[in-house]
Amino acid sequence: MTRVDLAAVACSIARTVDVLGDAWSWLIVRDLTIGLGRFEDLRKDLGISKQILTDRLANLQQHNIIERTEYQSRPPRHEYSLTDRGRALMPILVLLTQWGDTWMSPDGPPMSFTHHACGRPGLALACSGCGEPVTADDIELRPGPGGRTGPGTALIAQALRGTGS
Amino acid sequence: MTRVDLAAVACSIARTVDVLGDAWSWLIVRDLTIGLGRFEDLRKDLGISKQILTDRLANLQQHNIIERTEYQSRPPRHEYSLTDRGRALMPILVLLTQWGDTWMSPDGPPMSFTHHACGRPGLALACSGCGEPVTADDIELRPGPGGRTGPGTALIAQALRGTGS
DNA sequence: GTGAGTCAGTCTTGTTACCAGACTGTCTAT
DNA sequence: ATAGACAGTCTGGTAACAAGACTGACTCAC
Repeated sequence: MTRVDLAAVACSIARTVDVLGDAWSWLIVRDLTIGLGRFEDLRKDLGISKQILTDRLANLQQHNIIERTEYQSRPPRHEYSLTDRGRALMPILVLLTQWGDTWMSPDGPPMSFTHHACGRPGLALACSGCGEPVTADDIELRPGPGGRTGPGTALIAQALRGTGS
Repeated sequence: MTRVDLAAVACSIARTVDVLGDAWSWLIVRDLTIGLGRFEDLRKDLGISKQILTDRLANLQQHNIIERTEYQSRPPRHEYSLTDRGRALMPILVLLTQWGDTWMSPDGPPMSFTHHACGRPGLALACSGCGEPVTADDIELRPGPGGRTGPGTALIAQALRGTGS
């Protein structure tokens, strides 16, 4: 996807954006989440070029984020849907949406996410340990076991140790 | 950033990925979060081309996600740092990291995020109303007040109403 | 049974963006 | 005086993007 091979970088963000580091992929995941699964529906909804749509779907499928299933055989027609791995992106989608709502949407949110069980809107990052909601200031970064110094993470390890406040 | 103008699309995800719809931008935000703020540090850490780094920094600055401050005057030297808007991306960064940890990291997480107050690792999306942790299956989508049918959202509104389970 | 339309693509042809590396200019250290 | 750090700009080749034409299998209306 990117010219530079980010999949090899010892950073989960780099690996994630190596697969999902373009705008269309996120919008495709959005549409699949909502329930649009057919090629033409995606194309019409997004206004995306067929070539690009084909490429993106192939890439997402290759990374096991979506799967293609035949829903009729003559003529062969396929539908795209999210895999478990793809559905696991939904919380990210929620936060991307909320960030856009907060900082980029003058007209109010075009779409909202709601907790199914209690029906109330508003989802946010929280600490799994104590349950408290968490904002940027509450988050501490630490180097993990898989960290390595290399391309894409040449200086990070030092910086993490240095600012390990 | 993208050829097709996603900023005009009535969808917060589209507006967000219009600004942050490429891999480098996220990695730059990552590095700024960690504390790397100088041009050369970013370039060395990421292994990114100077031209691209210049472009990305300009774009992020233009969208008020980062700011450039002079930390010495002769020779003029600047440092990049996150604005409030940029720091608000941190929860997204956390989830991107966790998704990568879970699905793309055979060697274990290279970096981890911890709740500063209680010291325990593990951050996840939770319902602000009832405090329960939330996964993809618990999330319900609803059309919001700012929704419109147009390029980038041609079919979404119908789909949202249709599957409004 | 012919023509219009749908669906899911592939192919072709510009245009644009990406990337590497060379170059510039100011300052600091030796 | 020379080397090196820093923060860029400039240049040229390659790769990705985008628009639209084309394919091909089918359905439905008439």
